[in-house]
Amino acid sequence: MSNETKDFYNYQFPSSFSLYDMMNLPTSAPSSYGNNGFDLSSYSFTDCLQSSPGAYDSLLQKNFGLSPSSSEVFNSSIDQESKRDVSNDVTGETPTRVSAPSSSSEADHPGEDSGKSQIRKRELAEDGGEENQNSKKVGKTKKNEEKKQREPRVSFMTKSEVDHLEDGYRWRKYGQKAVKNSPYPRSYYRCTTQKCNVKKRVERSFQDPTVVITTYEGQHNHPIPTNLRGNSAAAAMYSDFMTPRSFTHDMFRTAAYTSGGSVEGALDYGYGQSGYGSVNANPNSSHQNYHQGGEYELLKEILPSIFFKQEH
DNA sequence: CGCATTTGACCTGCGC
DNA sequence: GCGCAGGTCAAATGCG
Repeated sequence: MSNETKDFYNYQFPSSFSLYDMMNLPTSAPSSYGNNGFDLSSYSFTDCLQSSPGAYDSLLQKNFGLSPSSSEVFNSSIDQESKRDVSNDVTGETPTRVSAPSSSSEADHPGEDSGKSQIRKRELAEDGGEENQNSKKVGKTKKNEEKKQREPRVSFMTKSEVDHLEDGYRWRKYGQKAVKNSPYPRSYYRCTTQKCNVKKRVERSFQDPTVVITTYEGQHNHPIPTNLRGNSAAAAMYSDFMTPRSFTHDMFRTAAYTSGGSVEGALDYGYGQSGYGSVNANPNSSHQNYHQGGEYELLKEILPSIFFKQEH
């Protein structure tokens, strides 16, 4: 198979390049979106990904010269690929995707696994023993139920020096596994907020070690933590980009801070909140350099950092 | 001391 | 049925 990697390292982004263009939206705002046009404060990047397949086709054609087929970059159903999602992102055999959620298909193990695990833990706590038989039975029955509630997944490839990109939320690492055919391990994180079962996987592409693949699963049901220290850098970033009008900004957040599902939180709950002590806050990361470069510099720096692959 | 990380064991699904 | 790979658990350990 011949895979073609489409990167944006050398792409010249026009200064007028905006989300409007991306989404092929009318410059005159729909009334429902407020006075200033498209209201990103209520329309997250994730929403975009999930709701406008056609828009991305035209975006890609218009701005990147990609064929509609390459819109798979944005629209590929992660569900069908949840199996491949794990391995192929790493092996580089599937397009990088900023994926839409899916509602069917099996094989999205994490969601059900966690569900089953939690259930199993509960069962064990109550029943004491019989863990194997019990867990299997419970798992079987619960599995079907959980299937229906599969959480959406969003994957991003981001060029970054740090593995775990700061996104404003607190994460606790709960596992790490070696990835087949890759020298780089995959790390598993869970949102530390109670009752928020958002998870994310972070791994480094073995094809390009400078690329970090982040996959979010689920959506946060809470605001970005505000009462913690240590994330002043991220807080400053959010504050500086309060007006998400351009694709530049959005993709910046996406690439460097919110990376997908978390955009929900960033957009819905606002920016500029005080920082918090994320375990992954890294004020010395290259992202700060992006910030210092100004908006257009951000565009040039961040956007090219996201790779898209086209599968033939 | 509390919380986060590490890491080996375990579970599950899938392909052969 | 077996082996493999992905995903999760949880005790041990580290760190501020």
